[in-house]
Amino acid sequence: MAKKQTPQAIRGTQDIFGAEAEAFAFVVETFERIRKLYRFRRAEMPVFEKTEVFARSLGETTDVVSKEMYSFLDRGDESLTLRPEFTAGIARAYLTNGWQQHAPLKLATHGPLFRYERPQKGRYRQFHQLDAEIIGAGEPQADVELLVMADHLLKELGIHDVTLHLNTLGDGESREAWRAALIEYFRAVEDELSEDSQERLEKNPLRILDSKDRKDKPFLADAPKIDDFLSEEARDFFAQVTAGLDAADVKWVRAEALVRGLDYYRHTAFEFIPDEDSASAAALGSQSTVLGGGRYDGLMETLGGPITPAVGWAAGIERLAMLVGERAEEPAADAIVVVEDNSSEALKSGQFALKALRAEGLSAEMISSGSPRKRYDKAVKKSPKHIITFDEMGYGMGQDEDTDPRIFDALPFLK
RNA sequence: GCGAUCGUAGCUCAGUUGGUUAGAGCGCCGGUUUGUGGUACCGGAGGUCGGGGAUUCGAGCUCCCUCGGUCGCCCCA
Repeated sequence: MAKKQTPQAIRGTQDIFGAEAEAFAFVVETFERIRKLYRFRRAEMPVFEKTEVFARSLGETTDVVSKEMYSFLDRGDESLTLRPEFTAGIARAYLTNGWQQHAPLKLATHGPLFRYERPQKGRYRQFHQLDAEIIGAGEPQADVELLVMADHLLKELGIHDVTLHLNTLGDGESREAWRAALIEYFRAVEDELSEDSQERLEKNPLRILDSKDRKDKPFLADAPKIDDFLSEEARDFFAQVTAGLDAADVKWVRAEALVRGLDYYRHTAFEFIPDEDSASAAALGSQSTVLGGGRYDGLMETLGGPITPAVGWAAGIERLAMLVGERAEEPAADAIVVVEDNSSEALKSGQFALKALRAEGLSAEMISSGSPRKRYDKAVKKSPKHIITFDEMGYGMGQDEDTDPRIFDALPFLK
C-alpha cells in the first residue's frame, strides 16, 4: 500500500496564520473604519461572473484578460471567470440591480481576486484587495475624495513612506490622440526598442513610457507628452483634482509616464508607490504599487449601460499587510485555568470558572491535558496575566494582591 | 510566458570526494528533579531526505523530468 499523499495547496495561494493574519485583519478593519468615515456603503459581489463581464470591460488585449484569467465552463457550458479585479463586477452589479437610483453611489468592498500569474513576493494567484468606487459622479471632487480617503487610510495604517503618483490620461479623445502620436513616434525607432516594447507598440503603446529597459530609455524623454494633447476640459479637470488634493494636504507628485494597465481608464490615473530606498520599498520587493486606480468614465458603456462617469481604486491587502509588518497576536490571556487532573470535580469547577471569567469580559482558556506535573508549566509558558488552578476536590486556588479585581468579581470564592 | 535559486523530522538547519541502521537544537509526549512556578536531567514519538526516472555494486549527495517555495523580468494591487 502506497502511503497517502497529502494534497498540496494550489500554487500561488496562501494559508495565513498568526501575526501575519493579524496584520491582514488590521488592514481590513482599518479600511472598514475609514470607509464609514467617508460614508462609503458596503457591497458584496459574487466571486465569479460571466467571462464577458471582464473580457469586455478590461479589454481583450490586456494581459489580465488574454492570459491571466481563471476561466472555465460550468455544467451548463457557460464560460465563467473568477474575478481578476473588482471594478467590472461592480459595474455589472450597478447596471443589473438598478443601483443608478442611488447615484452618485459610493461603494466599498474587499475580498479575494484571482489571477493566473507567476507567484512572487507580493503577488499571488489568489490575492485580496480593498476597493472603493464612486459611480455616477463626473466631477473632479469625486476623484479628490477618493484620493484623500486613500491617503488617510495609509496614514491610519501607519504607512508614511508611500507617495501618491498622479497623472491624467485626458478624456477619450485626448487619450486617443496621444496614443496615436506615441505609436507614430515609437514606430520610427521601432528596431531600436527592446523586444518587450516592440510588442507593446502593438498592444499597449502607453506602457512603453514606463519601460525600465535601457534600450528604451533614450527615446522616452522626447516622446509625446499627454499634456500637449489635453483638451481644455481635460486640463481644467486635472487642475481641479490637484487643487483639491493640495487643499486637503495630500502630497502628490506628477508622474507623466504613469498609465494604467486596463483599457477603461480616462482622466485621473494614480498609484501610491513607496518612496525610493524607504522601508516600504524594501518590504515590497519589486512590486511597487500598493494602491492604484483612476477614472473610468467609459466602462459602463462597454457593458451596455448608459454613459456613467466613475472613479475608483483598489489596494492589495497582502501588500499593505507587508508594510504594516507583523502585528502581535492577541495579548496574553487574562487568565488561564489549570485543572490539576481530569477528575469530574476539577473539570466542573474549571468550566464554571471559564464561563464566569468570560462573562466578566476576561479572556481565558483552560489547560487540561498532559501530565499533572506539566500542566502548570504549560500555563506559565503562555505567560497569562493570571493562572487559576483547581484540584481534584474542585477547590480553586487564587492569586496574590496584584490580582485583577475582576477575577474576584467572576470567582468570589477564590477569596 | 522567460530567467535565477532552493526543497533533509512540526520548526531552524548539519549531513565530509556517493559507502554500513540519516543527525542536532527547538517544539511535542512521558519520567525524575524543582516546588508559586517559564529550572535541570533522562527517555520517547516523529523523516521511504518534495515526487518520478536514470547512472552505479551502492545516491540525501551525480544526471534528466516533474511539482512546489523564494527572488527577478513581464504584468499588476
